[in-house]
Amino acid sequence: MKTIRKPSEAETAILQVLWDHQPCTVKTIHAVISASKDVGYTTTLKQVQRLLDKGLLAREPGPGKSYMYKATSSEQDTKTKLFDRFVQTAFGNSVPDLVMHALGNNEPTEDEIKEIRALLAKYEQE
Amino acid sequence: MKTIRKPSEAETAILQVLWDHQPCTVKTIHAVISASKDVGYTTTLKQVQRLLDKGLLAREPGPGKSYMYKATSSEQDTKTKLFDRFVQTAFGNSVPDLVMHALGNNEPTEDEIKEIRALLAKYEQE
DNA sequence: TTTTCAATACGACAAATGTCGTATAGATCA
DNA sequence: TGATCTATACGACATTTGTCGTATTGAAAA
Repeated sequence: MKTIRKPSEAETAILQVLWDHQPCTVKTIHAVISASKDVGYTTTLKQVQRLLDKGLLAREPGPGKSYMYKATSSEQDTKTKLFDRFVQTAFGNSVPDLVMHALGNNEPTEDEIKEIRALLAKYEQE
Repeated sequence: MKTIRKPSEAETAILQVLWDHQPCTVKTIHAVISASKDVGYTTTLKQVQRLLDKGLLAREPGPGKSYMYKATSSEQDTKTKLFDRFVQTAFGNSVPDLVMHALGNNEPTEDEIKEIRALLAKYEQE
């Protein structure tokens, strides 16, 4: 079995775009990416190709000689993997520590608090 | 001013050890690291030296010709930086999304729920 | 059909990372 | 004092990443 490689930071940004717009062309991806970061088209293209290599993207012929790309893993799954890895390296694998850190340094809004409470309540029922 | 570089994954693991044991020698660091990962002593040493280069560690002469190392930034600060960067790249900068993800995929214990509730309560008072 | 576009394919490069091996020099012990 | 240990200093290497520039080629326009 071939080793699964994780997406790099720049690649994650691209996946991010894909999840919101897929299926779409490199052109579209680049349009979004370049809105917040000054980078050349071929750079984005290269990154997309590497994601394809890693098996994180799939594509189909699109209009003209372009392709339509989409992420092969769901946003959920990918984020879970990235999250797990992060908790592991930066918070000694302690999810509670991370949550505490998150809440401790970033005041949640009313609605968020409500949502969190709802989640907690659900757990307490069990 | 020289550019501040962020610690890599392996380097973060070392900082992790430092926060729990500093000040300590490379030997100690390596002992801890190698407990969960099979890696050579010089590898750990090299990593420590790079952290020193990045200005993330400081050292003083220790027993013999060894040195005693300690992290230059607090655990709090470093984690905040790593956290911010992560939320940014993996969760489109949405802390709530990250918290939801964390709680949604990792059932917290009774005590943790209690702690979280306490935090929320504090915010609601304001 | 020839010229001109537009997208992709490829190859290059420098910097950052993960891993070591080897060279040194101070400290210790026969 | 010479043999041996021990920790650090350094340099090397293969990969991975971030960025491009150039070459190709199918399609569209003139």
